[in-house]
Amino acid sequence: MDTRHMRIFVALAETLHFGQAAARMNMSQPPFSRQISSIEKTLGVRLFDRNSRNVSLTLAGRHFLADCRRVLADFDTACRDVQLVANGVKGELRLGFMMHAAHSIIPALVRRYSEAKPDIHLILEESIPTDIDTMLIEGKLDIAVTFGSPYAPHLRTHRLARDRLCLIAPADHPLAAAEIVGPRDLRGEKLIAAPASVVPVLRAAIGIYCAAGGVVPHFAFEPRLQHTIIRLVQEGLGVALIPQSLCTGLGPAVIAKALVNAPEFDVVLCAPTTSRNPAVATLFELVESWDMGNASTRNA
Amino acid sequence: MDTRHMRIFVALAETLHFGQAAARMNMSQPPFSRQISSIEKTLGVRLFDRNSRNVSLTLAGRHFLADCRRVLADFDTACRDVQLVANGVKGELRLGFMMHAAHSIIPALVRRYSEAKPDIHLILEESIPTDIDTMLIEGKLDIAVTFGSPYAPHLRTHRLARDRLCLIAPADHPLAAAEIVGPRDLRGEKLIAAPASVVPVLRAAIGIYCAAGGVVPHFAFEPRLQHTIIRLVQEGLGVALIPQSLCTGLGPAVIAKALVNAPEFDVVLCAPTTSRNPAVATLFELVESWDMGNASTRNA
DNA sequence: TCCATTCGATACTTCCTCGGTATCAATCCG
DNA sequence: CGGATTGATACCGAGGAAGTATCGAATGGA
Repeated sequence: MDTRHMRIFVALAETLHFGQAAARMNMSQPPFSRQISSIEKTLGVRLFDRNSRNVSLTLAGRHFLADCRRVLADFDTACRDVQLVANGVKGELRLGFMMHAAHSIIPALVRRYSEAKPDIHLILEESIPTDIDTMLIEGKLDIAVTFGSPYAPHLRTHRLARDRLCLIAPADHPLAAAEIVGPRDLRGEKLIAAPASVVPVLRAAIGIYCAAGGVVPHFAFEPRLQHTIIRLVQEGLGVALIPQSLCTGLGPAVIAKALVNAPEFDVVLCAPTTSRNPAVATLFELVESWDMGNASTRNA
Repeated sequence: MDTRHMRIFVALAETLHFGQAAARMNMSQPPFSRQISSIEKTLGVRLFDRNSRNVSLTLAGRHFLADCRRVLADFDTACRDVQLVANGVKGELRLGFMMHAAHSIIPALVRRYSEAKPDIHLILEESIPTDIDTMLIEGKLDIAVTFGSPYAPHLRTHRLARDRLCLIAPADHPLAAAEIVGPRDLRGEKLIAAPASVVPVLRAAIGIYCAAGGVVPHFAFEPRLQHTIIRLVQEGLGVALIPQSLCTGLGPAVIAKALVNAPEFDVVLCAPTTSRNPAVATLFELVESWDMGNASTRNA
């Protein structure tokens, strides 16, 4: 028994006529008749009552017809689905992203992608940039939104936005009144920043910025989350350099100031070049076509 | 694509080794390899990543594996179920029965049969004897419990019980005090009985019994249901001849009396000899083995 | 009542598919 | 560097499946 036998059986069960059923199966009547008796012989079950004038289903045949229809439908969808998965229109995509992106890029990205590929189940993994990198390498993520690294040949990357650091300080801090803020102004300030093990790109940018003014930064606190940093600044415990995209809704206790020659960095979509998930390519296609439509409006 | 291809695919997906998978399919490696590439070519989807040393599933392959397992399981159960239906261990059985049987025979019959054939769905149809006869002929019922007719060559019948008529009368009725009741005692009585169109066997029995005493029966009321008959007798509206099996729990207002030469009749299980439902035979087998076990205890 | 038509079953032939054997190519291990 | 393992390829032979021709039974109309 295989699915062809089932289709032959269904054809006869639906027409109750050997000749017409054979025609539907694109074969002539004699081999069709043989196949029917072969099916009945293999199953050991009489599926049709037939004299030389009439054909009708037995009770067992009626039950079998219902089963066959269901099995054949499942069979066909399985064969179709595997192609959809291979073409990236079906399946699942494990998307990692850092906290920053959750507020600026991820919501729109997820919405647009879900609309474009409704049959791809998006699995969202919020994490810190270093973990995202390792999860991409280990294959625990298919694709991620994170900071762009200067050199990452094993990753296919696409810039989603360009962000820059700005200073936030308590409203009553001396720097809050300064006209412009440069690296030298950070001398002696208690800095608050996430540790390098969490966001190496940001830490490196802060370090380079300070060094440009000949300043050795003094990190008073090193919480992991940017929101914790903002809270600590609100409490007057220091100043911080954070991405501009996070400088909204800070409240009255904190002011944000642009920096002279502010360090810039990319927020990118990236995935291993070795990725075997076809859905990865479709997400890249989406963000690329997205840029195409409104190239200038997407910078932070 | 057919199920054999799916089994070949599953074999390789589970072993990830062409040689072992081929052995599991009882074939040698070269044709097995050919089948795999044939499958991939037909679907147009690469299911395995393989270099000459390692085999691994692609993402599409993983999805397809899950689908194939489900489809194959459904396929196999469909092929098995059709045999079960043909052998009468699975399917459905439309069992008709008259009201009388609902109190004496049906409960035990249903319980025993459900235990013996748990995969047969019993559809119970309570009806009146004449309707049961026509529904059996029209194929709306597979089998029924009803009164035995003297001549019914188109039906396979098996006697389940032998019942007899007895008299019920209001407790204050003169006949309630009689020592024995015979047909002559019914002269002038208001009889209550179901019409011949509902239970021809009972009406015929009553008519013959009265005729034996030279009495022309006077039917005061002709309700369809035996319980209505009993209620009317309770209200003092007449007397009735009803099956002995119904003479339990009549209440204090009614007394039941045995009749001299009481008319007897069979309660039978019957099905059309032309029935195509294999479950019919299994129910006959059950009641026959049932009699075998306790032949003497089953008479009413 | 008889003949024509319809429909499913059977006999025989042909062809194609599928599996087996032998072999090759690439990779891994000692 | 050589043997062993593993998958791919080439070729051959057998079995099965489809097609053609035909038969037999049943129905319906003249």
